[in-house]
Amino acid sequence: MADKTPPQPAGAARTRRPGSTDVAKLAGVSQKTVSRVLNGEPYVTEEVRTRVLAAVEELGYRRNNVARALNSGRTQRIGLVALGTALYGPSSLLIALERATRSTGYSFSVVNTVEGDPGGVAGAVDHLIEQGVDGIVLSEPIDEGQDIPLKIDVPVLTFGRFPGLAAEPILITGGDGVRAGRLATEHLLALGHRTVWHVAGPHRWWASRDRLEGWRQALADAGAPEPPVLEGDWSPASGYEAGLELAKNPEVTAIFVANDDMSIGVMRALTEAGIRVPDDISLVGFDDIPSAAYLTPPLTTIPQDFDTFAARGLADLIQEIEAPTGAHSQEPDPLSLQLVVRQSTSAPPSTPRSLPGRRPRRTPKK
Amino acid sequence: MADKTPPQPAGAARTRRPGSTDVAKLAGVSQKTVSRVLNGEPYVTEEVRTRVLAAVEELGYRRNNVARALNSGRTQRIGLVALGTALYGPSSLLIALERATRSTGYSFSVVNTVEGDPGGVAGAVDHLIEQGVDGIVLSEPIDEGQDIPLKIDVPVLTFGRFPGLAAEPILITGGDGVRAGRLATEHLLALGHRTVWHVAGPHRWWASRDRLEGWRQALADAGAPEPPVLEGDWSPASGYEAGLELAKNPEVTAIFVANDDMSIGVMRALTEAGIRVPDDISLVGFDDIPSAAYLTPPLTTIPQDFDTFAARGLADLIQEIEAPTGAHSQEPDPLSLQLVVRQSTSAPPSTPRSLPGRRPRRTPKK
DNA sequence: TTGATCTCTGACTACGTAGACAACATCCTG
DNA sequence: CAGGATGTTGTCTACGTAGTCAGAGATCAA
Repeated sequence: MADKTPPQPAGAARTRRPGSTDVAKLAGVSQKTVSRVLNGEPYVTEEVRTRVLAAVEELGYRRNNVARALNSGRTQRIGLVALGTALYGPSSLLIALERATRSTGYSFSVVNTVEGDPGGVAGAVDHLIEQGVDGIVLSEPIDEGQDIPLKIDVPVLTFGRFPGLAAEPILITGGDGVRAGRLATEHLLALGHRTVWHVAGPHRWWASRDRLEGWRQALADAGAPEPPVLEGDWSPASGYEAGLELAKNPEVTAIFVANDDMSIGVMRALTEAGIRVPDDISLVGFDDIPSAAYLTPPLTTIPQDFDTFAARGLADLIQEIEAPTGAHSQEPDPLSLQLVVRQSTSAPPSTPRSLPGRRPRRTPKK
Repeated sequence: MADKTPPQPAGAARTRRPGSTDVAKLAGVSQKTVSRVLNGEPYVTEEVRTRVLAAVEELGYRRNNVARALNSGRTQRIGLVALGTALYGPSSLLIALERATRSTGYSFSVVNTVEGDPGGVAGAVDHLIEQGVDGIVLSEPIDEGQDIPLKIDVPVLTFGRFPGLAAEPILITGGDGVRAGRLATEHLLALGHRTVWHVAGPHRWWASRDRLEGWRQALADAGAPEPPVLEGDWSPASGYEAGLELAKNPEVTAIFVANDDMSIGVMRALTEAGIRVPDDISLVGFDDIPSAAYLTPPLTTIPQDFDTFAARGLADLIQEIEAPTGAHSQEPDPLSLQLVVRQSTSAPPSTPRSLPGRRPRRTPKK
């Protein structure tokens, strides 16, 4: 065992990190014993233990999880496939997931897919599997137009249903978007509105479809006519566009908007048209973004409990990783669904609005 | 070399993934040759190449980056230490970073620290290093009250200056918060306001301090008096609180708020007090969140170009990872800084407001 | 005393990949 | 046709950790 010192590169030589072997040498024990100490295994003398720990301290040793992972086949890492957007929902979910992960000893790798990139999800998943993640989270179910033919050999967690995903051990969590859509719509109908209009999110998102479906069901149940659906892209700008349309139509008295950001755009468009919220038109949003309570008027909306979803879903996922029980999917949790009533909803006006918006206002600069 | 089949566990046996050895066996070549094909190394016959690729396909082989990393000492992963918040700035930065990473072949691990947790950053960094990341990004510089005594042996990238961080190869990117603060303040002064009030972010954030400093400089340069600073926590709620205070003071005619979310809260408080924006009070925000253009009134603010910062910073980081050149920090980029003027700012009112807010309004529900 | 059990420690090895180097075939140059 | 350059493939090994098993010493019961 000759100690060979490989030729140091001339430049800034980043010294090799000490390994358990180095610690062992310094402590005068075998590498395996160091491993034992570090993993708290039994059958180590107190004296040896302290000697090893001292050596660890002296060398500034840090255990190498890469080698560990190679050996055990477990990386203790979970991969998250997200959409590269700063939208409130996805962002919050990411945060919540990370927070939920902290205590479990797992860490997180994030890969974003560009929306619209066909096969983007499959590519992202491939990437993660090559990285050796122990489980995968698909946070934003999107209909990519074709089934996702994934050869995934790790458990998968999705938020909300994800038809078209062909993966075996699959877990589902998240709120019941359909019920949420119903709740919002029923609230408006109960206030006396003849019907409720809907500004939906992108049709490719299953979350949009769920809320849309809930809205449909509520209208059908109430025997209310179903107006045409306007579709946005979650952004305030798209809400604004939809709002311009809706402002033209004097029949509109109530709108369920699929998220709060679009609601802001809708409100702006209505305001510019001289339409008052909620006096002329009532508005219900979705998400309960932090600023929802501070808009003018404060927005009635439906909060999503990301922390709960994340914690529950992650617990299931980790359970499945550590003790595979085969596919057991979980129904959305019907609890914790409620409307936060603020000031953007009221009974419909007694008289219909006059057609061309009076008091025209300035338009916002881009 | 007897083929030993280890005893399969009775339950759901997750079959071992094929390795390059299995591919080699199937293709009738050596493992090394498989490696060559996969890495596009020269000196492989076209015929062998196709045979290997066929075997790869047949077995559904995926390269194991863990083993690869162990061998090379490089994980091709970058660790991000973030704060567990869904704030627009940090979220956008995260997204931007991930987006910038995609093309580089690197992936991303995220660890959040709980704000206020002393040593949280150090702990997060330790965790990442154990995971074997090749570089670290500290996205939100916070003053933890004590220096961060990090033994980091990988390059570090921070967004904005990060005093108190003791790490060697350190890179800095991000916008010039001081100049941005000046810009906002000067805009308001130029409109004729006697002075400008400031609602700052948390003092622990260096970003807050930078904007604060810029505001101070602008006031000093103009010989304007420096009013007391109100401090929020970036949330609309905290902005609302600050707004309530400011609404009481008839001297206030212009406010620079350190982010758009707080601006929304401030605007709400002013509106409730019957104060008009911008007629009575002018407001400048920071960030240019997507809804800023759709508030009432549309908010004048300063966008942050996260994509550019992220791309530039990441490029530097990766450069430093792959070809260490020693510490070379970079000054914030003075370019790309501009005010988006919308409708929340105007000249000050000619007559001071009467003291007690007329037209009192309802308060928003929690 | 003998052996059985328990405690502690170390030697050896696998994990999957890629680098170093060797072996061999082929082709070219003079 | 010798000598060298070039192309193609394989063997062996390291990377850092933890699992397996064996061995040494101590303790205890029969």
